[in-house]
Amino acid sequence: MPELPEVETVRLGLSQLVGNRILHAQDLHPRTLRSDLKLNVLSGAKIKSVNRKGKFLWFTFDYPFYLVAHLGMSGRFLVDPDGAKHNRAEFRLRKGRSEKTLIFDDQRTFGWLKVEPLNTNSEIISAQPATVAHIGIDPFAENFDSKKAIAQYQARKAGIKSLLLNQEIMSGVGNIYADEALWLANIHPNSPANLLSHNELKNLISCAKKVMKKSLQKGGTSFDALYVDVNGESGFFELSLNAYAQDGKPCKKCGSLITAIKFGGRHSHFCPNCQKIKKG
DNA sequence: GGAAATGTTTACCG
DNA sequence: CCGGTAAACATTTC
Repeated sequence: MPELPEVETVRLGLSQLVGNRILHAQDLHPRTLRSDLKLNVLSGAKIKSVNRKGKFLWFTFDYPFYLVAHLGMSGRFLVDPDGAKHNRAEFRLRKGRSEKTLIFDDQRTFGWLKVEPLNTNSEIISAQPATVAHIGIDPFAENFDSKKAIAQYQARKAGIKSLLLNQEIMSGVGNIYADEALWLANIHPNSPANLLSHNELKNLISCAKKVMKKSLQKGGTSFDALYVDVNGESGFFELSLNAYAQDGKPCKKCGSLITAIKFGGRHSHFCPNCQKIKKG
C-alpha cells in the first residue's frame, strides 16, 4: 500500500513490534534483499523503533544496523498472516514468551529490503539511513519547510504533477494523492510549475497534506486485498476519491465530467472545468 | 489476449 | 543541467 498514508498505516502497525527480538531472518526471493549484508546479521537484535520518510520505512535496533524497506507497488508487511501469497522475506520474532512471524509479501517484487550499517561517526548522518538521505522531507515531518519546496517547484518549468511525484522535493505523494490534491487545489496537472503563484503552490501543498491526512484516518486507500495493514485489513479512503479513477463521473464541484490523460505511462485524472491549464 | 495497476530508476533524445 | 518520454523491473487481475 504504497503512498504516504498507506505506508504510515503500515508503520503504525509495525511499531507494535518494538521490543521484539529477531530470532531468525531470511530473504526468500532473489530480488528482495538489495544489500550485500544479509538479513541474518539482525539475528538477536531487538527492534527499537520503526520510522518513515515519505514512502520509505526503516527499523532501528540495539545493533548497529538499519533495516530499510520500500513497499514498491505491491509490498505488504503481515504479522502472523493466515495466507500470505508472495512471501519475499520472513522474520521470526520473540518478546517474552510470545513468538510472532513477520512476513514481507510482495506480488510484483518492486518492493525491497536493505540492511545498512549505522554510521556511528556522525549523529547527524546516523539519524537516517544513507538510502533515504536524498529523499525530500514529507509534509507531515516537523522540519518540513514549505517555503523551500515552493521555491523548488517555482524554479522548474515541468508540469506540476510530475514535480509532485518527484520524491526529492517533497516526498510521500504518489499518483492517487497527486490527482486528489490537484483537484482540490483547482490546478491542472500539466500546468508549468514556474507559472504558479506562491499562494497557489502553498495551497496545493496544504491540499496534499489535507487529503493524505484524511486518508490516513481511514487506514489508507485499498482497491483490493493487495493493500492492507499488518493485520490484513483494508483501508476505506477509496470511497472518498474525487479525481483518481473517477474519469467519466461528474466533478463533485461543478458537474463536468472528470477526464483522464496519459503522461509518462500513467494516468492523470482531473476536471477540465475546475482545473484549467496555465499558459505563459 | 491486451491493458493496466498506488513506484523508482535509468536511458535516450532534444 | 532540464524536460519529455519511454522502458525496465514482475505478476496478477479485469
